[in-house]
Amino acid sequence: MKTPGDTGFAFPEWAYKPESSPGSRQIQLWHFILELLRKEEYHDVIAWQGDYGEFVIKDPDEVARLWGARKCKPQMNYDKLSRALRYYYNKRILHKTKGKRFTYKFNFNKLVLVNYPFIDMGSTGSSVPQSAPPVPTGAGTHFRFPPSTPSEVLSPNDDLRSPSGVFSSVARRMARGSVSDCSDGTSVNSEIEEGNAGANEERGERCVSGGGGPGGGGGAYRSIIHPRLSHESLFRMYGGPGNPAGHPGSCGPAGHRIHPEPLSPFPVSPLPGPGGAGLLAPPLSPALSMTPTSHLPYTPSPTLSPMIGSHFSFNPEDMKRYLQAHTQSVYNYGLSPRAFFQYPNIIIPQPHRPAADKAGLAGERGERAERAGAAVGSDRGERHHHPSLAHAAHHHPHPPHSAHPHPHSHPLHHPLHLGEEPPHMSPFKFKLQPPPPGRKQRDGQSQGKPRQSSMSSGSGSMSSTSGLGSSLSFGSDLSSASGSGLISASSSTQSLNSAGLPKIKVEPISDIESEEEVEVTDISEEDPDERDEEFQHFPHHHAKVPEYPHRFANGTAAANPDEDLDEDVFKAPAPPPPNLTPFYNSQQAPTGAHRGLLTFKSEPVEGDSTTPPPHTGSAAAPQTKCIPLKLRFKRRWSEDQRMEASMEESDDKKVRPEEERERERQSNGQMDVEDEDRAGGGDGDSPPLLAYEGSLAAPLRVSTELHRATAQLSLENKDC
DNA sequence: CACGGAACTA
DNA sequence: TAGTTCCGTG
Repeated sequence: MKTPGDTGFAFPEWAYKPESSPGSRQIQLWHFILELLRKEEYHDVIAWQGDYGEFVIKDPDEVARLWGARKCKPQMNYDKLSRALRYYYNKRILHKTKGKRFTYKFNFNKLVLVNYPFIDMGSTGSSVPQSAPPVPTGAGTHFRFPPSTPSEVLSPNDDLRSPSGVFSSVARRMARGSVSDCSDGTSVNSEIEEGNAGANEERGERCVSGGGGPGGGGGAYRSIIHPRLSHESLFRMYGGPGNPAGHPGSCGPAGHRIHPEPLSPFPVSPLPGPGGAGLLAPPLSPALSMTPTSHLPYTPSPTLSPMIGSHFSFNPEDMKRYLQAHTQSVYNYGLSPRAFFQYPNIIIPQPHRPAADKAGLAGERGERAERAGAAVGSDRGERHHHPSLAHAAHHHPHPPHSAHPHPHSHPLHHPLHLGEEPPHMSPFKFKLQPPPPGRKQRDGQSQGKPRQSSMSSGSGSMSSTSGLGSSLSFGSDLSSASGSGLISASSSTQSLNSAGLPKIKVEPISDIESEEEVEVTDISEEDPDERDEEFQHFPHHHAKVPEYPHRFANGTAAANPDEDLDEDVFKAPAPPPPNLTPFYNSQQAPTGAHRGLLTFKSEPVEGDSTTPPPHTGSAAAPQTKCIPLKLRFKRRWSEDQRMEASMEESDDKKVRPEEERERERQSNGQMDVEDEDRAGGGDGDSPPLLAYEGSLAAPLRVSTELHRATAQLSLENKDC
């Protein structure tokens, strides 16, 4: 095996799964890039550099040559290769770091999906933590997702609460035997992972033999993960590995070569060495990090990037949690249920967090969070020129991601507690934005707009939100997901998405700004890539919706819709607001003073309120400050419910999409939040309604729903 | 250098 | 589908 030194890099396994590259029998370029990146031998040619996930092609010709060799395309050159890379922009796998030559940045969110297509993110969900995780500039150590035990993985708050029907679909599929996640990607594996297997001659020339021992390639990855945690386990859990035998890797020896590469977005954690504790890879995979991906390199919000300090093992549980958390975050953010359209599979959106756990968690979490937050905050603050942010940090450094692994709440251990959610104040604003017009359309409108320039112009107002500019968006990766056929159920959803689900952008409300101002603006327009940048300049209240002429070009029509979603992911900056977990509060709340306390509760389509409302959450401390908001929400909520009722008939998501869109369109202008409620309708599983705790009683009913949903969820999970 | 359309390929 | 090739544009 390689010595740690050889390979360098610590690339998260989840991101780099040989199995990945769904759909294509051959290695994909991004995969190849990662491969090179993780090998020290090629550090002169290509290496991590700059921002998290950013890499620089130091020797374009050489990279092209290597790529050409790999693909048997002797004529390959950087021009061509770069064209291929540009296609990734649309796919959200990569984006270009503007202003830096030969510099690109990975969007690991996407990669996760690619790697784990079986994970149904609600078809749309692509909300894996964004692109590259922060590099350990030193901060690396701060974040660790150490939880060595699964239980630790996510704090209950995060995961449990989040609705994660995500897996359910998978499970179902598995049951049917329809999906084998890895099946398609298998070939790829062989190429990469089995470099030693002799699968690649080309590579052999350099890659494998390159410097270190040959098996390094596969070995390295494998090594990172603990066998137990390896994705295989996932398969097992979900019904079966796509290619069980195929991956010795997962079972592979632990040749950990984790050598922290400073630039690597995935620094290996200093903590658990490969050997000892290291064996247990931290349950949280980077992917799992709650961090919403922030596009902003320096997102105000501290994302906990699991990447740092973790081995990146990936396991189903983690992923699940991650997803849940993600979903949950929606609730936490107070996003309207509509957001869940995208998560058809998500049954239970409620936050569930056992009170008991809370207490326990609070302690630990606090510590970690703090650390992480602090680290992040400082780090980011520096990098980003966000004085405001930094400033904000002062109140609470970025909230670590909700995904934070939390030792306490072990989801498994806890029955779901719905409705327990303590009220959260939300420091964020929610903006829903309409989907971006098709590129062509845009072109028609505004042709010559230079993308970049547009951005900048748009951002003019960004001055400073309170510090965390975060946006939550749910992207969907159709491409990946669809490829695996995961989405059957969600397909309908997709259509919705494509239709243009509004994207939800969550911005922190500056302290100064009134809490009352909860705005929901549609940001769908924003260009994903652009948006990232945009975020950097996050505008205050209103989303500035710069028109980004974007490049959706490549995308097939179908792709576009997804992309929109993806965009979110890509850009989605902010980690879940501190609110998510009460635990975090201390550190996180962007505006320490006000945190929105919102609790989202899901409401069953039927609207029956039979289930007893969990007494939990609302109890939490409501805040008076937000009253206006509350009222507003309340009002909307009511309205939504009404609407919902009407809508219920059409449980079918599939059917709905159109209608939904229509409604949205109509209502868009006027309603900020209202629209969203309907969204919950989804497949009727549980259209989540949100209620702000502060907003009174309304939530109860929802909570019941949540309960139900939760129960359901748990059942589903069991299946897995 | 970067972008992205278009045609083409495997 | 995932590029590859070519090419015009900025």
